[in-house]
Amino acid sequence: MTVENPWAEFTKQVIEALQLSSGQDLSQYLELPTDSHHGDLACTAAFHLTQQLKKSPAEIAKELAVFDPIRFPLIEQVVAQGPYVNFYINIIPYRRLVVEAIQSAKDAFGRSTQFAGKHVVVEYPAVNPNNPLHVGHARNAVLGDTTARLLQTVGYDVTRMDYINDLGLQIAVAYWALKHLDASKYKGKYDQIVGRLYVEAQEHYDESQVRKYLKQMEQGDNEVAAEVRKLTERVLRAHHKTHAQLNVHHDLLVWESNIAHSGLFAKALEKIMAAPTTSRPTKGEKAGCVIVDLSAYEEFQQLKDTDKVLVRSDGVATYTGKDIAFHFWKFGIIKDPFHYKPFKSPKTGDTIWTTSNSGETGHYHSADIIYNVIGIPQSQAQRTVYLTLQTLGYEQASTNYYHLAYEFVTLPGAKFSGRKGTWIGFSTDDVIREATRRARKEVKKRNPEADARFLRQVAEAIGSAAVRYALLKVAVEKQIVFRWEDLLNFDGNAAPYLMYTHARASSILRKELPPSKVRLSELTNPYETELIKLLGRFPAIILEIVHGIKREVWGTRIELFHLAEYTHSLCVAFNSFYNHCPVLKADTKVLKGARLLLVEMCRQVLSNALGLLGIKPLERI
RNA sequence: GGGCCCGUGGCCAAGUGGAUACGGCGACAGGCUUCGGACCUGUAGAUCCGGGGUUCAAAUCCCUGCGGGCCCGCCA
Repeated sequence: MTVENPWAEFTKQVIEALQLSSGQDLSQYLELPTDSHHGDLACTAAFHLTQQLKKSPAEIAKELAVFDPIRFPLIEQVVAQGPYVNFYINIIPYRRLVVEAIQSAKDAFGRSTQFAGKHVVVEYPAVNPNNPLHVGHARNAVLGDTTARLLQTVGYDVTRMDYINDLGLQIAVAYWALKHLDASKYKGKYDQIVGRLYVEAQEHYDESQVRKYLKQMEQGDNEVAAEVRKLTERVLRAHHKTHAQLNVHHDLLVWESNIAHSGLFAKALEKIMAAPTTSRPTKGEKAGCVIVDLSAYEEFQQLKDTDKVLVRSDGVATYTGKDIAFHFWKFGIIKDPFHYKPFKSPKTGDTIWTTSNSGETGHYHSADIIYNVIGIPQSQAQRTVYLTLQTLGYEQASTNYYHLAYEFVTLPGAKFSGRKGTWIGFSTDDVIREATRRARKEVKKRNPEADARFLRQVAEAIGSAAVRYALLKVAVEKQIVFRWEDLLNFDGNAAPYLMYTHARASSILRKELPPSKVRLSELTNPYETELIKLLGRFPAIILEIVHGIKREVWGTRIELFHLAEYTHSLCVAFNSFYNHCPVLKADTKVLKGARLLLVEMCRQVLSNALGLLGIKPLERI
């Protein structure tokens, strides 16, 4: 039988061997050794069993370091090194497992069905449709898109959602600017033009006029509302050009204006009022408001006021109130009230559906789990939403609501501001353009004969991948200070290096493919062994990231950079192998065959890993 | 006033109880009669922000101080 996850198989045998030697489950004490001399998997249980067994750690380690090689063929040896118990993988059966797993699964190597049957909604990047994406938005989009890819890989049914806030003051101002300012002086993409106009409008927009527009937008079903929808859709299409370059995709767009006119909030309010923790005081500071009492939660007790307003005294819902209603819909607590239309996005190539004031119904089925990709600065607001869901009695929804948090990207000494226009020159488009320009020079240098089409396509793929990877390889809770040199460095731990490695492997395979019969026993040197071990870990890496998704007080952490790190180390190992082990000119024909197979497997796994990272694996760059 | 995130070689940045602190950039020295040099091999470079504490064991946990970023509205 072919195994899907070779590393898990080895780990299982180690855990069982320890179970036999100790009589207990010691899996929690397993860790990867820092040094390969210490084996492939280490157990530190001996430290913790001293009390229980009244022996020294070294003695215990010695007793733990026994196993039956017949029963556990994947373990070559177990060595007690001081207090540590080190397990060494038996490469002979293991490489057989790895080869079979990759050869049978191919593009699907790394996939599993462990989480099948659950519907997950991932929402990102919710950029206001009156600005282009700046680099911080790109971080959001890239995290969301990669998370969606990862969750799909482990079997979830994933909906990639975007929320479009087309009703805010900022949209009314942008609309005013379009009506009253000269748009022709700005060139380029529509979101760039609107973004510039919006910055310009800050100084002299007519407030009463903008208020009137806002009122009409909120009422809907009038010319202003229709024109604003046109404006925001056009901006959104411009966003999708940027998304396409970043390889970011969506399935469903939800518009604030459609929510506003759907009757969703009225239904939500009934449910909100039915809860014992909500009320509408008749006197005091919050007379006439709908409030929820959050005093049961310790962190709110510190605040001046533990009552959170969900509906203002003038009858308008607050942001939190609206968010509660929105999530009632997402979780299916309220029946889907929306109409849907296809939203053509030739740029990303996706079949996207969008909410609309007319059209079909039933294009959404309720979610089991929600991931909202939102910045860490919003963590208290997000916590308020899911804790409110809990006090209202929707335990399940609250538990399955995850604020996928990340720190912002800033400029040296400044932050991104749509209003102030600090993004100008640092929009995602600008950054990708510069990276692409740089990539084009490099590609041309290496492919002097190549035609313009090849140059453009490859340069664009590399440039945008460089940006995407740079945003992905840093832990989410770390603030990123934007520096050109970080994004434009194409050496080392950067997307171009990974893509180059893939092209190198492809180049060998273009010249010759591995034979149908290969003698795996030829693969014995440390370069080859290291590669085989890394290849076998890929499915486990994916599952570790998904299992590691963890809610913290500041938000939910996902360690996507582990995937980046894995991919980088696979490339390092491959390039080292490449430089030390001739493939096509190997000493013997059987060795050549075996190495060709190894190259093919590396190319396959690298391709799968790059795909998860949202990077197109190219055969030539 | 309360709360959150970050602080690791010149720069960026993993590691969040366990072995000699993983890498990348930059620096320095090597490697193409060899499959793509966006490569490889090696060297130098670390008071893990400071001070206490807990532990057999602390970059990691606790207390405290410092520095940087951020949040605490019937706003969005």
